[in-house]
Amino acid sequence: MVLATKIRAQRASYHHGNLEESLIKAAIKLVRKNGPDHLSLRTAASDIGVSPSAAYHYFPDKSALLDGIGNYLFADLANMQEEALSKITGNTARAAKARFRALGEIYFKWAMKEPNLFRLMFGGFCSIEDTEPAESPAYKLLSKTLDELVASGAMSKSMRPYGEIISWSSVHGATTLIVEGHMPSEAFDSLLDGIQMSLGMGK
Amino acid sequence: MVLATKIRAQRASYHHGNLEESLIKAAIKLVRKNGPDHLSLRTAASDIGVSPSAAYHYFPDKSALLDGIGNYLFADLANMQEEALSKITGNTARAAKARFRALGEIYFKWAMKEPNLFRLMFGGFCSIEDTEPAESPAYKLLSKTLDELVASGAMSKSMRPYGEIISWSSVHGATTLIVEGHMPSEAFDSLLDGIQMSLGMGK
DNA sequence: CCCTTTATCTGAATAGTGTTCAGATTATGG
DNA sequence: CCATAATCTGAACACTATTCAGATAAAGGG
Repeated sequence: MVLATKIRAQRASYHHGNLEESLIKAAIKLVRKNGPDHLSLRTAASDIGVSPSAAYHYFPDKSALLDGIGNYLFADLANMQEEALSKITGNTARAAKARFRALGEIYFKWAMKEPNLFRLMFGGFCSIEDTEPAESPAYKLLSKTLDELVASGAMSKSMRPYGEIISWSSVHGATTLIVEGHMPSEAFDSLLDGIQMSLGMGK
Repeated sequence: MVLATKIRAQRASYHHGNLEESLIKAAIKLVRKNGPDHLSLRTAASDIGVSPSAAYHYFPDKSALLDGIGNYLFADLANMQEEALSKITGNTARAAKARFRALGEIYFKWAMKEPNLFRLMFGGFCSIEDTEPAESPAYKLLSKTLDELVASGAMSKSMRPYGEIISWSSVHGATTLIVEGHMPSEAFDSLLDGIQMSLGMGK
């Protein structure tokens, strides 16, 4: 009897100790492989050596687990963008343009590298914490970058009011369309060129 | 025995007669209500009074049914757009701008009215028939509309090469972001204004 | 140090899912 | 009219989410 349980146990102690985070990470692995639909709570639990019902002490249901994953990923993407921006310093128009472009490129590359995680974030699989869209880290980074474009003279003032909406929408739109195979991937660079011209940044 | 089967039967004859289309329509109803994930083959079958296994004579698996729905919906959206365009006639710049705007508005309204069907189409739930993206009806409509904008003098020639990519990406992007709650819905009109200015159509 | 309380996890059960396949039913064409 | 082919059913298998009573271990007070 005692032996039987010991054989079955895939970890040191009866209590796991870090179940919530472990579950999210195991679930992320599964989503990466199989897509956000097809995520299985049971296999995520079994992958970390825990019974299916254990998950229900941390997440009321499967969709709450998806929410947990979503929040984790959004933070990750924002960090990536922030890091990318920090590497391009300077107040010149040239630097400001480079930052703007980097913002879009990181977004696109992230999605192309992890299409299934990207789907989870933006495909209606998770609902994100209370914060307003305009208060999200990613949005703030974009706003700041646009302000710098205007300040450095790289972008026309008249287009500034449309800055966030146009760039955010089109970068996100092109990314999703390309990820889902509705647009060729070469189109993305062309899009960034087009936006730059659109917003009065020249070429 | 005989009676028992008669009671269970929800239709006149043993053979259904129009199972493929009926299944797609029943599935569309379910997706509209519950989302593309959460579509159940079994309940779709039972809704039209047929056993689960009957579906497998028309679709090799569930994902093939989703493909069927997707193709159905893409045709529907293209028809809507075509119809909307046909109502705005004339070669003037004013008419061309109105057609351009109508194209985006239909897209957006369609998605807002049927968010779950929109998710199915663009969320990676279905793979569309062989045709290249640039060969799709919707893309052709957009190209034609952009050509008319240039021809009527409503759009600058220099921005024409970016026409499809910018307008398609940004309209699709704003729509998905709004549908998923990442952008306020008021932003859409503002986006269309912004694109018009971007592409040199003035206000 | 022990012992009770509390947090954590398990096992078993329910109800639902996609999918397969042998066989029943009916339409079709010779 | 009958044999063939198309169509659908029933039952089964291996999954899934979710619930809940009970087992296990950690934490804190005496």
